[in-house]
Amino acid sequence: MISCYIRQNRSPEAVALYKRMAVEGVCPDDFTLSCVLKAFSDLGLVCDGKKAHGKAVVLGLEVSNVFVGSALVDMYAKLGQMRNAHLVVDRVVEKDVILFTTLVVGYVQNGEDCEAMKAFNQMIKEGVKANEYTFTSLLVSCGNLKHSCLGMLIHGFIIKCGHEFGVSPQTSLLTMYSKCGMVDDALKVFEHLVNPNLVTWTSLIVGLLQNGREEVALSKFCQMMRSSVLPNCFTMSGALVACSNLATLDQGKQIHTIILKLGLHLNKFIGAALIDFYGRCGCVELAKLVYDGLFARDLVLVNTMMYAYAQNGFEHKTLELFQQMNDLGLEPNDVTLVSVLLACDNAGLVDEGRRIFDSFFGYRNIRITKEHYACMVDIYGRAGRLQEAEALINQADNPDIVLWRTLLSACRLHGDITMAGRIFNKVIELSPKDEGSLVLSSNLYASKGDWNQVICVKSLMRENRLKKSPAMSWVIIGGEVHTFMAGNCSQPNFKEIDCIIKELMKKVKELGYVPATEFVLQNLNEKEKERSLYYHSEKLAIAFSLWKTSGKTSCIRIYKNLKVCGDCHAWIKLVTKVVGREIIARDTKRFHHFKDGVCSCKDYW
DNA sequence: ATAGGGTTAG
Repeated sequence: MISCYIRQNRSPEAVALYKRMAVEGVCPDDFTLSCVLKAFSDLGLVCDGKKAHGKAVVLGLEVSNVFVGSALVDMYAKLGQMRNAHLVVDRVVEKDVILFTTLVVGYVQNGEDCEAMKAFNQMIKEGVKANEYTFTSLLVSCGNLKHSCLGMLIHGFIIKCGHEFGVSPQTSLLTMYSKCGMVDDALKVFEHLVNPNLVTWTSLIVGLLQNGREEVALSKFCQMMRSSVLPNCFTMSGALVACSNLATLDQGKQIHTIILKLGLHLNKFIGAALIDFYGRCGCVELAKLVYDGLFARDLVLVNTMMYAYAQNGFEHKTLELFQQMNDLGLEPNDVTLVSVLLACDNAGLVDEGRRIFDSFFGYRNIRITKEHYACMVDIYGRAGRLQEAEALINQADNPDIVLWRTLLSACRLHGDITMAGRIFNKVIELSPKDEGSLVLSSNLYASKGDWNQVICVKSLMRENRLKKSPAMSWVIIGGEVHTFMAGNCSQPNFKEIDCIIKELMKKVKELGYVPATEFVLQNLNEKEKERSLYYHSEKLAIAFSLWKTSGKTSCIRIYKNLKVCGDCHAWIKLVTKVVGREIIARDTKRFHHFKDGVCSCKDYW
């Protein structure tokens, strides 16, 4: 009866029945114990579990019966008590492969990967042969430790032992390879599999995401949907992450539809992924809609919503949620601080940001990381308080290249060539091939007209074979991605685009637009500079979208791989007035929502 | 004749 309850996941009833045995004077035996122990770990009943362990000791079953021993090890592992689990293993007289595997699995699931390897070693030393279960679990640790050597060794074992077609070990292999960054090997493992199951497909999709292969991940997702395997929460959150990273709104909405059809929308992992996705696509309203539809308010959901607000120009909403956390009974964590600091950064709330930053040192369970320092440096830097930014970096222990580069970008923004020179030397010392820093310096000198220094930096880049990534904008229309690069007159439809730009130029000039030639960082005369601004990639993308979607009222979304330039920013604001449409631009760091001549960033970015 | 232990995903 107890075993039936366990098999049907009815642990409370199993425990109740077990307790009734004692009352009625029936003594449990090895079958009873090996079965019921699972219920204790399932319900987190540490005391009852230990009492049952005591009973096993009294009956002599702890050492003599490997079934009871394994069940005890599993129980302690699931309760997070690996010390007790290992002690039981050592006491069992006739150890077998399941006993050791349970121990290995326990260490793996408690994140103690090195201990898992040691347990495996102990097993081999005691002459117990591993089987596919053991390999399957051990491979997880190989992946976590990025120990591809051992992983490949186990791959060999698996082939030798004839488990080549077992789905679980193959899935673990696949995961191991993708965690070790060997995503092509992961794909190879997958191609050889005859019957991939749900876990296999999901592992593959997630593995591809972790290696920056979003497009392949999505095509595998479609392939899976066409096969007879039904996706679950794990799969769907993976598919959403792919769309988030690519910021492909339409595709993500399709995924959202599938989620609704499958009834998975109330799951909190899915919820968080949806909020994040809509946030990263610039749709705060939709993110909020998902958020409001979820009953459980856990920390991750609130953090995600806060981040969605912070990157979309609703900084006060982020701070509002931060205030509310206390009332919701939630303790902020390190991720909360990132969102709050980003909000302060985008809103220019320097002192507020510093006050909160300092207050987080008071929380004992939060680790202040370099990422937080980088946010704070950016807050000072963008506000022009460069001295304080530098002081803060010196306060961090072991400041890394990211912190210095952040300060350097502030120097560039505020034209502080003196400080930039000093920081530049530090950066070169730390990491001489940091492309970002070199580009920043080159642009700063160019903006000051110091062409000798520009040549200096550029030749340094050439020596190191570094190339500035060219500015690019793209739009997605009807599921197709259209990419634009500045000044490219030879692209398809250039005539139509040019025509629209000229028309727009005339109208925005009437509204007071003056080409801001100081944003052109090439050594050209005024006329040439103006022409160069004319064909910036964001302008081409917007003109193209207007041409392709003329007559429609929906907003235009453009994406950029760099920050929007100051001239284009002013230009786009006026264009929204001229055409009466909303334009949303995503750059590397945040969104700009342009509407009726103003931008959500309030011109601070 | 009837009962018991361990795998893979965010």
